[in-house]
Amino acid sequence: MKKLGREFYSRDTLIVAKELLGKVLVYEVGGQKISAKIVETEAYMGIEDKAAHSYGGRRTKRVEVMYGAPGFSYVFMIYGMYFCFNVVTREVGNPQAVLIRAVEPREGLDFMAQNRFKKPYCELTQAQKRGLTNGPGKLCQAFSIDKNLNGEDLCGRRLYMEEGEKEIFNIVSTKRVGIDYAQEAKDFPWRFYIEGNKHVSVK
DNA sequence: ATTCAGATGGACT
DNA sequence: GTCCATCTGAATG
Repeated sequence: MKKLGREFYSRDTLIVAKELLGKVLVYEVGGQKISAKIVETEAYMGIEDKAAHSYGGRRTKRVEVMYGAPGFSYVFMIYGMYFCFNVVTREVGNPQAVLIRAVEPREGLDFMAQNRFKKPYCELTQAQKRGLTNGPGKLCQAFSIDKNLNGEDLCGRRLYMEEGEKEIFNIVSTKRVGIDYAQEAKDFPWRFYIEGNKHVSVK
């Protein structure tokens, strides 16, 4: 499958967030290929978006990568124990990104199951299989994505996105999750997911 | 089914 | 010191 190039990520963040649905996230570790279909995303619109870490032009060590080139990863720690994985969008100096909120496991099921539940995939309960990667913290744990992968070039060969199968689906737009502090921005319909998909975090 | 507290650490004021 | 772009397990209806 074809790897997504820099030009894919340099576009309007809302478009990238929607078009990432159905694409495949790939992580190559230890000679094996871990992959999963993206089923849920959120757009963070930068300077003007009260929910974004870069709101108002805030430029700290943490968000610095958002100001850089598109197609790089922005990974941050949340609540002291989880990580969230984002893809930087737009041109240099315009700090926007797409949060990957949920994926549907494809390859490397045992790798993911070990990371999440310390068990091979075949020993998981149905609930555990469903809960493997249906949330931003969960998918990072499953993929073992942490701060070491912050600033990673997604046009490289370690962590990247590729085209999925051709597939028809409806996209649902709703308000973003976990940003009640963001005043009027908390209700903007900038969360997107594949209608009917079982691995979406919240319906 | 829904609600709730607790975990836990770094970024920020 | 306070606030999180979260998740889990336990308690409750």
